[in-house]
Amino acid sequence: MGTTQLASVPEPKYQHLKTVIGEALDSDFAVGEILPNERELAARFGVARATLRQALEQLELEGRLQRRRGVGTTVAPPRVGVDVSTGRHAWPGVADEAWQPQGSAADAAPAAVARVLEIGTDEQVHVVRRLRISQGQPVAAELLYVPAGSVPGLSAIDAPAGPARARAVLRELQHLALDGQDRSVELGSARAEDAKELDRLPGAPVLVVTTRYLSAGRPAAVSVATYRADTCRLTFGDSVDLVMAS
Amino acid sequence: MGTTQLASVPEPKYQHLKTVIGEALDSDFAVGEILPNERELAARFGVARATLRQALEQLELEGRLQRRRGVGTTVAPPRVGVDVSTGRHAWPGVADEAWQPQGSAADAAPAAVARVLEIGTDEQVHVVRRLRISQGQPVAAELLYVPAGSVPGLSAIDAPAGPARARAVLRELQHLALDGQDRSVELGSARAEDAKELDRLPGAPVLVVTTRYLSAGRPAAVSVATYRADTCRLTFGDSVDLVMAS
DNA sequence: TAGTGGTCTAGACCACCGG
DNA sequence: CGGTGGTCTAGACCACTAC
Repeated sequence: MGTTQLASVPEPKYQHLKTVIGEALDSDFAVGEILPNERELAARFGVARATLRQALEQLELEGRLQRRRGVGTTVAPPRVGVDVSTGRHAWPGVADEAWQPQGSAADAAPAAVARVLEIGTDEQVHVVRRLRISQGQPVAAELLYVPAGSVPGLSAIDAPAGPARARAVLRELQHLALDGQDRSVELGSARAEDAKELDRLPGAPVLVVTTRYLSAGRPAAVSVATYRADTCRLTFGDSVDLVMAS
Repeated sequence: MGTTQLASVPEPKYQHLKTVIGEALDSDFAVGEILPNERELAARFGVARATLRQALEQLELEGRLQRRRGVGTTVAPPRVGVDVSTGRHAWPGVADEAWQPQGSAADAAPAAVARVLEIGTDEQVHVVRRLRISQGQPVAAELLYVPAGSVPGLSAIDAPAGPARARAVLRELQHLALDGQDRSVELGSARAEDAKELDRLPGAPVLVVTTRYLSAGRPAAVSVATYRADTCRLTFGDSVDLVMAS
């Protein structure tokens, strides 16, 4: 039969779709514009909706699309550059316009946190919850863990578990000398609680920034900040205007 | 009718699965151990394979699982801490044990790169390709773009487009004074070319680290490094042993 | 060749948003 | 309420790996 092999390496359909749609986004659509719905698009490309969705998922992962249930799929604006360089964080500030204290409570340290803080799992930690707002949109949810033993003044705090209490804990932190800090970034998926505040579905991809604050040679606090991976670009230098298409 | 609302917020099945399997990984499996295959697992949990896969996908995204076609699904080791702090990078080194030069070629600058380098789209750039190895595994693929105008000596390089040429370009770079650099991290998906070198499928999630090197107040080079998001944790401090379960 | 994960289909129903 | 994206099913076939 001698069938000539036309496509020697048949690229998956969803990957080809991704390329085609991606190019269409560049040329035929404006930021914020609504795409045809998924059933319509799938029919137009002659594929099943699941296949079409696989392509859209990746484009959303890359920050090129934004999908909202009950609304539709829109063309996403370029990712927001969010400064996470040290110095700005220094100590977590009390009066930081970008970070909005949500509340605080005392609890036993989760195992993973206890390990990083080099304390026992049963030791008490103050947990401060903050939300980072950038350009009117929530971009990150943070949990700051401060061991009760880190700062003496902490035990005297008696504000109810709200923003006021959170601010009080942050204020106490300033009394400590900050030797240094180290930081790591990794990919994660949003816990239900964080997803809600970030206006995403649970499991949405997030960049987890873990910062350990050192005082007197020992970890004095740990911050776990989860940034929306779809809309954020973490920047570490002085140029927030650095833009790259992935 | 007064129907009592039993499950007010019915959690999606795949999310519950993820929790159940995740807990099983902690208690019943050792690192490297092979899980039952997907059809078996789906049957065991009484769900369709697609649903089971949705749970496995997220666990893989979080670095808890590793799936390889034709082989199976294994329990992943904790993520590797990869140091990307400034200073170690300084200039991209010629003799850096972690970074392995692959090759180099001259070409017109891609649009996105030209924008960051503040040059014209038609200007020539030297593209150096490197691979970062950590603990025997490739963890990152890098493209380093150096405008032909940045370093005079570049035009004299006549080595064939291989590792030797790459080293020559890197060597020339050392002649420039390095004023500073800025960096950003964002989520992306692996291009086919990078995926191959990272031993992943195209579209796999990666952390894209873009570094701009400044010399004489102008961008002298740009590096775009794509790190495997499933196996890597990018670290910026001096403590590589910082481990957090997401 | 047997068994694995990867892709794809053609449906169905659900949760959510807006008018 | 109608329309959107999100979840789920029960299949099928393909690409790859290891034996």
